Amino acid sequence: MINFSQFGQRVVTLDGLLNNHNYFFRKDVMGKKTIVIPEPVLRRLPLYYHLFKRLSESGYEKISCTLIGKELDLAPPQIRKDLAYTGIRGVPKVGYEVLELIEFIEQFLGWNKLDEAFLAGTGNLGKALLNYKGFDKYKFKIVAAFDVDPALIGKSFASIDVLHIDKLGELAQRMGVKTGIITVNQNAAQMVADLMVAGGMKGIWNFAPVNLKTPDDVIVQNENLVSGLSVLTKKMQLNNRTGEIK
Amino acid sequence: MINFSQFGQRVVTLDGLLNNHNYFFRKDVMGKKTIVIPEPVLRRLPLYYHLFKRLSESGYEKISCTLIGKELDLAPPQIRKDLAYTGIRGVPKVGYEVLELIEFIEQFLGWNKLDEAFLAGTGNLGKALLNYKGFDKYKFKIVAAFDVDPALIGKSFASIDVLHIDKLGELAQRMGVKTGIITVNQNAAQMVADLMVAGGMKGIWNFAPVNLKTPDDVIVQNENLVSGLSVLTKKMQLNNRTGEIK
DNA sequence: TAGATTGTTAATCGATTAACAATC
DNA sequence: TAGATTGTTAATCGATTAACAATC
Repeated sequence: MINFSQFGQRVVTLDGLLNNHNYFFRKDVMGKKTIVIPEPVLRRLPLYYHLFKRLSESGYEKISCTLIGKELDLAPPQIRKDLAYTGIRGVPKVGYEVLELIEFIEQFLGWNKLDEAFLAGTGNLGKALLNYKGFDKYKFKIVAAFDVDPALIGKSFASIDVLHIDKLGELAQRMGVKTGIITVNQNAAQMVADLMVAGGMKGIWNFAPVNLKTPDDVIVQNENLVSGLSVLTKKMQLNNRTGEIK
Repeated sequence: MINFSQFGQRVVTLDGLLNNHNYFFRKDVMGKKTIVIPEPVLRRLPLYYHLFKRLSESGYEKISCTLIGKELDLAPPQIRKDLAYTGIRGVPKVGYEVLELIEFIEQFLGWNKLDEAFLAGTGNLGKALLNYKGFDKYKFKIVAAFDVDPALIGKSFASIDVLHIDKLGELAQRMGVKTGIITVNQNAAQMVADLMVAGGMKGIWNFAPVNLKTPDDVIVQNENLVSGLSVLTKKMQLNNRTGEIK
């Protein structure tokens, strides 16, 4: 086993980094141990992280699932399972160490090493992401932006230069940038995705409301504000209506 | 039954608007018929909508679930169930009418009447949302912005004025604005939410990574870009690792 | 008509929740 | 120690998928 990292006296192995808890592993077709991390867990981990950061700043050193549950409106057993994915172990009757939780989540989500990305499409949404400072905390950095509009090429936003989209593929390859962000309109999205794939990119964060066709080894994460908005407005409607009809 | 709207010869009643399909209804405690729309369905409806819009622009008039499934990578029975929630009915062997689909989704999600909102917190993310033109299509409109920073108050972005947060509650009440957007930092988020609730707002679109405490009749929709990012980066890691370890 | 597609029920799958022994 | 909390298995719940009769 490979020594991957150390926290105090605990040795975290590569397996351990994936997970210390045997019940998460499943045998795949080849009889090999594999692990699949449920997406809901990955989505909740950042929420825990933010809470722990705030707790840590307020001087908290230990925290139990009961308390976390009160704060985030989650059931304690679910929290235990979620946190277990990071490989952390708590102490019965005591709980978890806040600093350790923070470290384990950072490690687990890869927030300990810089992740560089290209962004394609410097419209409103694109510019917003370029100007957004919040990504620093997660070692996520947009290093170049791309567009086709001559009026935008040559400009820069938040000191990130806008280049012509034709240069994306070659630059990605040369700089080894593996993550692409798509903020172009829906008609151009597939074309841009193709350029990214051709440039050897392995992950696409897609803000266009289209289902991108990509090879199996390219991960696509779709983001769509309108989905969230429609959940909100529909729930408000239904809330209202029950009041009206009764 | 109340006549709510008409599409051609079909009369859509209030019940029909909720749903035409009896198997979606469940008897609640009082023996009354109620319906709960699963959140995944609400999140997918906008994706269908965008596809239908594009199809309609390309001249398509009819579409089957088989085709929709190919385009969006979804299983046909799931698509049928999802669309059924809007109350639309298809024709066996033929499929659905694209224009009708568009109308039913707009109607179902309430995109046919203007929904006004206030935004609190004109930092990077807030400004991005103010400048974002995409909401027009869904009849969603930010009509005023709020902050505490004297340097920002009095300014305007995309011709939306920034006012002092103290005015939020009273204005919300006077203008009857029921939807609030929170783009302040995590420490101020709960305070702002309290102001919104006090102003009679019934829906909060929350971009701060905090679990807001609100009364039961206030809907909170949490939005967190970092959740999406962590799903993407973790999946990329795991993809990579299987390649490495083999 | 024959074949494709819908509407709807039943079966499956996966995530959440409940239960409880182990532990500090 | 006693009681609270963890780690882990089992039960439940809800969403997705499969199956198939009805239909144009």
